[in-house]
Amino acid sequence: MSTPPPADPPEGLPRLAPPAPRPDRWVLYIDLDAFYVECELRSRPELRGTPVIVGPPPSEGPTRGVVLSASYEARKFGVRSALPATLAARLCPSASWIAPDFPKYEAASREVRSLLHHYSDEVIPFSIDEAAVPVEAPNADAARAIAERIQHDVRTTLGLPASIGVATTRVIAKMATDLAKPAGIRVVRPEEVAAFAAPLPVRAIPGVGPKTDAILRQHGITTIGELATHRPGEVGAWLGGFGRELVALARGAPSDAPESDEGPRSRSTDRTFAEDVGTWAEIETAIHSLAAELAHSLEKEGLRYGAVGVAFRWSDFSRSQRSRTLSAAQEGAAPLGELAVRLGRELWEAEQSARGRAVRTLSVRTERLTERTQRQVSLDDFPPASGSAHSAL
DNA sequence: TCTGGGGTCCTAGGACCC
DNA sequence: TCTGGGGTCCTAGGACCC
Repeated sequence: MSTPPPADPPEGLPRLAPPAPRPDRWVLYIDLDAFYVECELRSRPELRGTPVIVGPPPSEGPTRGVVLSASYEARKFGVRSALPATLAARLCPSASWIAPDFPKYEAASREVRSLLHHYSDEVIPFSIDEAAVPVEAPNADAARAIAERIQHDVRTTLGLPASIGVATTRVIAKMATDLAKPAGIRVVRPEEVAAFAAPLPVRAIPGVGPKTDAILRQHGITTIGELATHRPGEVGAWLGGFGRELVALARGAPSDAPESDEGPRSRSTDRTFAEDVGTWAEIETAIHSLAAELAHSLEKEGLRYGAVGVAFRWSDFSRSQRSRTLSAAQEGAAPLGELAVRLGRELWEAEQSARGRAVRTLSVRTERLTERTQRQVSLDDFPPASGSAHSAL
């Protein structure tokens, strides 16, 4: 009664194609549209349909800050994320400005993730406003139906618009999402991947930024379809391992890198001075206060650090950094501040004997984070011996 | 126009060890 | 005399993402 298993190809013959992804496994990539703005509109519905910008309000004086999020009405004026706020104010004088409220956005992001858990055991967050959700569905139409339910659910129960890309790999699902914006759904079947990608600029591939784009352009490549006509080894020679992956993707066989381990790898905090700083005393003071801030937030997260780094952004916007690994994980502000000041001093003195640029932005970073699962044993862990002067107060 | 504040991953050279 | 080869850790820098 039992059917024989399908015959393997004879020894020595190459497989005709790489193993196909399981046809019932789909990835839904959810991207919340104009996320910070939409979070604000939940409590300011009267602003809906008007230009709204989340960022440092120009009414509070000149700033070196940038736009964090712009409503689609504001985008019509050329306003977009990362645009200097002063310029955005000039492009779109009628915009309503709202100062960012990150705890509010974090809370909304958690609401969305917990809703997504109704649809999949696995919710892979990629940023505050993006997450991938693997689901099982017998075919593309069934996968689309799940995406429609999620989109409807997020809008009606949380009041947030989302765009969703659907594919059998994460990277194609993400690229599909970008084309679905705003508030759309885009499905790419596995056999459509190469045709879907071919007309898109190489810049549409996650991980291809201005530098990679320029290198490819030098070789006459602007679209993903053109990329597909080159040999992996050729593109690999220009771009390393990443170049080979790009060709595989262009030919319809993207490889999804495994998700990184859970838990943060680093934590940092930085400060851009209102005006560039050229004295060590000012820098030292700022390093101490950043270190204290960072130590406090690590404490709240229950994390220890195994390495410390300091980075300067100079007045010409270039960066230098120095880091040091500790012999053992530490916690608290004192060791962090001490080492950060030492590293900062090294950077500063090297710069003084070289070019003498002033500091625009100062950043203090901790790396090699580990959970503080057990407390350091301290004297307080032992009850005072009777008659001891040690007081519990 | 003059560029924030977070993060992640990759590469490459030197130190060090066997 | 003529100096291997491999593995891992550390550090600095670069590119990219939201």
